[in-house]
Amino acid sequence: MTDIMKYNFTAIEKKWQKKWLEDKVYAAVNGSEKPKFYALIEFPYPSGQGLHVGHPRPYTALDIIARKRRMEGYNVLFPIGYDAFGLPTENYAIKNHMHPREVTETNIKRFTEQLQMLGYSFDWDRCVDTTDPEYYKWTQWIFLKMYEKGLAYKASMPVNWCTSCKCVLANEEVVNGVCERCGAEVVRKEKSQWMLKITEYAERLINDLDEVDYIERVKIQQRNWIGRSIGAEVSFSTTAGDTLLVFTTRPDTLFGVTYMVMAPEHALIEKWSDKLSNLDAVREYQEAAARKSDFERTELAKDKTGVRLEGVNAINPVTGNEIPIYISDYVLSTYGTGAIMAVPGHDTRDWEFAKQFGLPIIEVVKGGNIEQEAFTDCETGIMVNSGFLNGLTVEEAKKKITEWLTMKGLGHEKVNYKLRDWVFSRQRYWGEPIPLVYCEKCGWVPLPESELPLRLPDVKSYETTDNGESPLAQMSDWVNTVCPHCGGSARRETDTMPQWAGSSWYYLRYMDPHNKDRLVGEEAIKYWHQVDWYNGGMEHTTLHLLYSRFWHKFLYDIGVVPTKEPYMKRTSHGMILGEGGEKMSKSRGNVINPNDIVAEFGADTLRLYIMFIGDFEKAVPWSSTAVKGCKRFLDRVWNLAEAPLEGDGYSQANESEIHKAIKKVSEDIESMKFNTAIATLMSLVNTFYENKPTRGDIKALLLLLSPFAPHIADELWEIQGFEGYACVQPWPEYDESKTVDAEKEIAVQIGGKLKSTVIIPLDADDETVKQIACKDEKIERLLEGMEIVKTIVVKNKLINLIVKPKEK
RNA sequence: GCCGGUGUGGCGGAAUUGGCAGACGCCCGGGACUUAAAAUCCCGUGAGGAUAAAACCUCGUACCGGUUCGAUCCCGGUCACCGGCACCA
Repeated sequence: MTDIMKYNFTAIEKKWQKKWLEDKVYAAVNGSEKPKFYALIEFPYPSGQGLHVGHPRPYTALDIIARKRRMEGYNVLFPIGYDAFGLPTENYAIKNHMHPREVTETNIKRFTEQLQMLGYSFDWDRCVDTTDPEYYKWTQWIFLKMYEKGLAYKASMPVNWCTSCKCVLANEEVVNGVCERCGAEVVRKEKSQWMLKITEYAERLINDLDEVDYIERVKIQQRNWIGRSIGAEVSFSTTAGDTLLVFTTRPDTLFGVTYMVMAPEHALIEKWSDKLSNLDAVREYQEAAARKSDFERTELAKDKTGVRLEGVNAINPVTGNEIPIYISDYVLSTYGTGAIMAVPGHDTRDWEFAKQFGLPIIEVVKGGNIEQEAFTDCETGIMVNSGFLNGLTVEEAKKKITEWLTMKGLGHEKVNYKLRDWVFSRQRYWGEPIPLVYCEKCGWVPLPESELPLRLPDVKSYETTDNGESPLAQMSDWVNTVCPHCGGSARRETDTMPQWAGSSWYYLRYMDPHNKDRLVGEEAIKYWHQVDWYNGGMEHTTLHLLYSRFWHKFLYDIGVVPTKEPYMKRTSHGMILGEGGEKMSKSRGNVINPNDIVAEFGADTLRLYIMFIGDFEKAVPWSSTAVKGCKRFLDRVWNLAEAPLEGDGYSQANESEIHKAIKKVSEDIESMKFNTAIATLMSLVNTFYENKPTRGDIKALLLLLSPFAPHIADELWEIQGFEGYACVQPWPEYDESKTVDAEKEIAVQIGGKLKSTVIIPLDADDETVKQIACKDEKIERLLEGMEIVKTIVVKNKLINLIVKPKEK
């Protein structure tokens, strides 16, 4: 045989990609009789750089799962789309004097080619694009519904302003004081912004985590981000007459309150201005605090600063003592009530402040040494110096004091969250226009539904401005309009929505992407319900994932969707790093382009390698030599399938290994242990090299291989003369009884140390095992002059003999 | 500081969660085929000792200690790295 057919992956992959697409092999069917399965990956942002080698990791993983489900008889929805609004496209367009629309179209085309090149089983007929007016019509519609229900409001407040993007950012988009996207400095800026009341859903966003199957670290991160604290709100009367309201998680320490602190921005300060004898010093401190960026405020955290409000004191409600009030920037205006009761004995920050200003420190919980540091333990301490709370534990005291406060009308139990409302406006062009107009007479007026979508004006110039206004503000033709309410002249809102808007509901559109009347048809949502398995990056845990859960819950409340949660299961992949273990980046020059790998080794090899590379959940460095190992494996598969033995059943020599492999691969895919699934397939092929496989053996191998390397599987399937596509055949089944061998090799230990191995019949009883073990040559020798004092047998695994020298 | 995670050969990583540590792959070494090379196939490959060669012995899962017949796995402590939050009262 000189003319051995080579594994020509380039031709094979093109051939099958074309066939799959033409035959719509991967089309999901709405309303099918089959059980449904909805697998989702985070749709890409179509950047100018094209597909990165990081993209295929989650995509291939869920493609494998979707393919397996399809073979198991499910009606699978595995869709793809593009999250195409956003800054990088806009910046690129400005720089190259193009329109973002044009840039987006080019990028989407490129991404589509690249994704198709990798052989993903997406249903391409359901592709969505968030920048398509037919799509963003519904993004706007949801926003209007939120406005209608009072969940969208405009408020003037200090916001995060990225100095480079010239745009506000959500709290979630600020990382270590800099912009998460561009890394530029973020400063505080007072601006009027559209806000979404995500805080109204804080409780449900935490509680409903119990009902979903997310990996634990995602749940933990979301819980921490929402940051629920249970405590009490307490009113302190003041010598000025007003009451000062505070939030505390430690009402039990009320007897230990020796002073109060207000945030420099607190509204009462203004009210008290004529009572303050040191108003100049107060004003100076307020101004200094306002000038600091968030970053500076945390940087200078070590030394506490502040100014006493001379002229106004507060009164401790339990002791009746007059206590001083300070302003300090260690108290945040945005959390709780913007003021605190200070308990220096039992709060680290209060302790530091008290030391700095020479304020009294009283011990009210015994157990620590408050001379040296604040005692903050809530578990072990006992109440002291606390009147009617003395002798109680912290837990008991909390309960008792809260009851007392409630009874006296001085306070009540209160839950607080770290989560803030979502800053929803962006001063940029390339985003969904906010469909509201401002009328002098009527105020903010929503557009009627019939006027949606409100399209972005098609203009040439949309440069950002330094004054903090959206580029849309300069387009007077578009801005000036009439009020839908009174018909008078009105101005459109010129800010646009953030990138996270379109992605907050896209999974619903996939269910019914061409519906003209609703964002998703009733039949479609009733059939598909929600996403069964969603995989995405950890970096979206407190952004997209949280936002879309919020939107979904809102849509549930207004009756658009029947489920409380959008995603039943959430998993997350690790990053792919450069060869040196560093993050892949253009500046490091260690970026791997999937196109190059596909050209050199083929898509099947790339898919296999990316899944074989390591634990799916962990970050892993790329290795260009290791890719070859996967190519070699496929070559071995190819050569093996050339001329199998006759016979459509399993060969006797391979049967047991095949059943074991089916079991192992099936289970490993479910638990996303793709690396060991592939190792199993490699071992099976190695076995086939020892025992020549039949056509039936090959068939099983091809079916197991198909989700991982679908092109070669279909090609060899065809070459072997099997009918149809391998990728939609029934998933092979295994017979449990055939996965176990009749004989087992077990370990023989003496005193816990491995000394030999013996072969025993499967499930042999302890006595039999012992007899066989003792007859082993090596063991026999070692047992000479010894007495067995104890025998431990682990069924089918090992026997451990505990011995001591025989007494004469 | 708080929360979470990880630590296993030269490298990526396995180990049915308390039972033969290092599966599978990469790298490397040897052999077969070849005029030669590549490709392919076969063999070896944790460290140290022992041996003509084996058999064999000792050590070994970041470090120290504990529980156990037996620990990569459980418990206590230490160190290192990664991720998230960070004056949230």
